[in-house]
Amino acid sequence: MLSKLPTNVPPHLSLRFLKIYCNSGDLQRARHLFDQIPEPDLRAWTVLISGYTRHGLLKESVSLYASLRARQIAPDSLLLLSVAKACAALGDVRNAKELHDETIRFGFHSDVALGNAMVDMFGKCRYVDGARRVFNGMAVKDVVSWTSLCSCYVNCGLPGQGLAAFREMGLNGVRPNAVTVSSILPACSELKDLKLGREIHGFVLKHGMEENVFVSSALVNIYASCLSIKQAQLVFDMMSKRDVVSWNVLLTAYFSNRDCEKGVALFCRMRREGVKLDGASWNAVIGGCLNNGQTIQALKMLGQMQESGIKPNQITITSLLPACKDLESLRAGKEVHSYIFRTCLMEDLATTTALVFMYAKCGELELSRRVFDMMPRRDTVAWNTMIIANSMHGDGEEALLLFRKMLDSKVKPNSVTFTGVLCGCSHSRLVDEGIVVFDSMRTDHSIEPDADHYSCMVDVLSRAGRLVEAYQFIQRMPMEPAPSAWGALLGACRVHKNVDLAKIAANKLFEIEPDNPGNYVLLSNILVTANRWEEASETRKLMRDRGITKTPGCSWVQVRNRVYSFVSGDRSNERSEEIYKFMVDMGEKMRLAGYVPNTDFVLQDVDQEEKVGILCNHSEKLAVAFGILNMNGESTIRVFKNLRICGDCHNAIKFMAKIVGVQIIVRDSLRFHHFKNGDCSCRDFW
DNA sequence: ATAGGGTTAG
Repeated sequence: MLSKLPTNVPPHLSLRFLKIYCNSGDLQRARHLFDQIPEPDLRAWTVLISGYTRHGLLKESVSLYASLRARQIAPDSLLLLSVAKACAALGDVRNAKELHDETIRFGFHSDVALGNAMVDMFGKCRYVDGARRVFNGMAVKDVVSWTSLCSCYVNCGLPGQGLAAFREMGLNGVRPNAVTVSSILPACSELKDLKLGREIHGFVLKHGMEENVFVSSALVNIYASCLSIKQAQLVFDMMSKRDVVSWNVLLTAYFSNRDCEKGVALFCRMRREGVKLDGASWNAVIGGCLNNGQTIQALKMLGQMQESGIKPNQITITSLLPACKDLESLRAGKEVHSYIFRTCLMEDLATTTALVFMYAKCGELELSRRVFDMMPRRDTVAWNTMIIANSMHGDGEEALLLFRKMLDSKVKPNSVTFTGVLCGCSHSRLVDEGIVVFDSMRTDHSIEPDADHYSCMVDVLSRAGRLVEAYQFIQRMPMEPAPSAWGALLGACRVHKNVDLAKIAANKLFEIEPDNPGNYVLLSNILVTANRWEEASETRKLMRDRGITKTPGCSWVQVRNRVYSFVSGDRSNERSEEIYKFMVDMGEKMRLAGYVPNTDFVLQDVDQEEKVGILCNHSEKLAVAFGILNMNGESTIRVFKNLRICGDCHNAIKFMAKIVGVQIIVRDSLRFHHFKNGDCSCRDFW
């Protein structure tokens, strides 16, 4: 290939050829020619560098600029503009700062175009303060300067400040253009500021901007997110020309409106009408189906996407991964992991974060940690995810440790961080630590605790048995307590056997979430354990009268790529005979090892012997037994249960894990339990 | 020189 390059372009034509090669995207040829020019002048450098920038070879562009400077050549504003674009697209703030220094060094501080490019560049590097500082320092500001500032705020997740800058712009007598409008409308969508959106719509019509496809697509979007899909559709139908983005806006609107069928129908229409679909169209339909529970349809679309020659990108993957959350998806999740690895998507923060969470949800905390440790960079969401993962698995100490490391590495915590840390504290009996963290929210981090944080604190106190304190804490809350606050108290009343507080909490829950069967069942169980049969049956009656039925307990276990489910007393499995025989043998070994059945967990009013029998029927025990019977060299058995694990089962599984010499991981409705060597990771504190 | 759509944590 290289041998065919014209090696003898006459010197007076080399610049012209350089331009031709750069414009056609043949940078290799351009570079080859450039290297043959004995003393390339500034024009030649500029042509090559902007060629690199334009074709996305950003690092080359920046490093080429460095070699130009190493030769003591002074840049002009045109060249700096091109490098600024490269720095903006790279998003690396260090490069950006260095380039900004260069513009000062070479005396371009009053160049409006370059100033605008600096604002834009810092904005794209998410360096908001830098962008504002450059903007403030500009002696002359035009509509582009203001627009760049607005989009900096909007794209850095500060829509409020974006709107403020937009208003400031108006006060300064600068009239927005179509670019300004399309930059600021997303902020209106995000803040649900329909009033301003409508004003802008009026302005658009008055100035004939509705022909601009960027503007009208942004209008469709704001109507979809603030008003209704119907209004959005109306604006869409009025558009004189549409491109793929306009269609994608509407497509996304249908799915976020939970109308999966219409979304898919619109997607089919797009294909029929020959809209040139791009990756975002596919991502919208795949993500939309997944978010509406249509996993099969989503996978079908994923296949078609690949057939059509568009590769799943980091966004496809990050919307796909959260769907891998149960036993049967771990294998799929691992496949996605290897795809990410093969296609070099490990660099992407959102993707790796989703991967970390996927493993945690599938019960693989160790894999989750390994991915997290390999991340080159971690933002707030990444740290939060790892903290939450450990909390879910009941490792509050690790969650706290991660929280401290997060603060040490200067990543700012947000309100989710505290929900995660406090949840970890509650599962690991870290009461004093929890209180310190909760208090630090206001004092050290200026984050006002919300109802969820208060619920976590109720959980911290009540799990530790400090029920009265927890109750007082609820009463002192500055907002209406969420069901989770009373739920935490009620759950702990069962463990710590406090009937009076249980009744208070349950009655509150019967008011605020009357349709949740769990509350009735829990109170009834507490009353049965306290031998208050009459009150227990009253609770059952209340439940019946309200037409609420108990959610049946169900457990799942995976054996050789198939998931088997069990309900209490299940005999539908083809190996049921064996399972029950195994339970009898195992029961014998367990008793020898010191296991005593705890019939407090049997709620039927039957004699002792029958109670022991009923305990053996629990779905989680059956699932574990089936898992053990089918072991084939694995060291871990994973069982998921839809409700909370039963206390007797929790004890029994500890014995089973020890006797068989295997690790058993059970995910119940609240968290993960890791049983190993006769102990559970929750240290019986659940 | 500036622009619209698809993504991750509770």
